[in-house]
Amino acid sequence: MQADSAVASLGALAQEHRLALFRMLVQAGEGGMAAGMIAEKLGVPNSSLSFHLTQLREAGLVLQERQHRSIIYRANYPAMNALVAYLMENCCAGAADCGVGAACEAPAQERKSA
Amino acid sequence: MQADSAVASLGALAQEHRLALFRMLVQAGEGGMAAGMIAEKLGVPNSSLSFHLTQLREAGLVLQERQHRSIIYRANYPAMNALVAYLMENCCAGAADCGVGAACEAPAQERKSA
DNA sequence: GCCTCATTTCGAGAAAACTAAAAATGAGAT
DNA sequence: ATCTCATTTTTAGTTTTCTCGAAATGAGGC
Repeated sequence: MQADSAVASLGALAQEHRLALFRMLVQAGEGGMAAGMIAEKLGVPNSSLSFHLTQLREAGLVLQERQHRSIIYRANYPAMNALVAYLMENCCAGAADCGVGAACEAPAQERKSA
Repeated sequence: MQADSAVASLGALAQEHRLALFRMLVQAGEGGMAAGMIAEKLGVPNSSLSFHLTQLREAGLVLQERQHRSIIYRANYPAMNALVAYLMENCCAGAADCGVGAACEAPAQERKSA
């Protein structure tokens, strides 16, 4: 993960509707959700939602796929995991525990463009 | 963690200089770094850096403390962990594994023993 | 008590992001 | 081939963010 793609991902998530949208997809699992359904659940106009979906897609956080008449979006879990790993890389100057939970870990072995 | 504080945290991280700064502090550990040292390492004017530090502090991602003439900043690890947990909450519609790594887990309070 | 120096606040200009109606697209259905 | 409908693109206006020099602040040192 590179700095600018991390900034892009974080920027994509740093917005009320997009964060709610992404979490919805994260919780929806591999099945994903249709764009129209998302717009309805979020109470956002279609054109606005499309703008936000594009932001998330360009950041690499969601994937899209046509299914009949709808377009299904789903969370890109590897991208999410890579982002989190980037944030926590080389955490805590080598201390074993960063104070809370197990989240702060040594760098996951760098995988090629997840 | 609530939606708006997550948005605030993500927005704080969604900026080239602030992301570099936060990662620097994450890697620096509990010892932290002085504001001036950070500005120098990042190659950013003091006034700009102060703006960014304020963003991160108001988002709750960094803590500040006076030490002699300098002000020491350090990463707020619990806040970082809470943010990550919020992103991944109820991940994957109950599937055991989100496809990559170990990052995608059940909500924090029900953490399984390693 | 005054001086020094690290840091923050102020101010204004430039750039980027959000919103949403209206028009366009294009895959499926008939 | 044509129609339909879900979705995206366009467009324009509003709001927010970023930048950084100059001035102000305030804790420590002298």
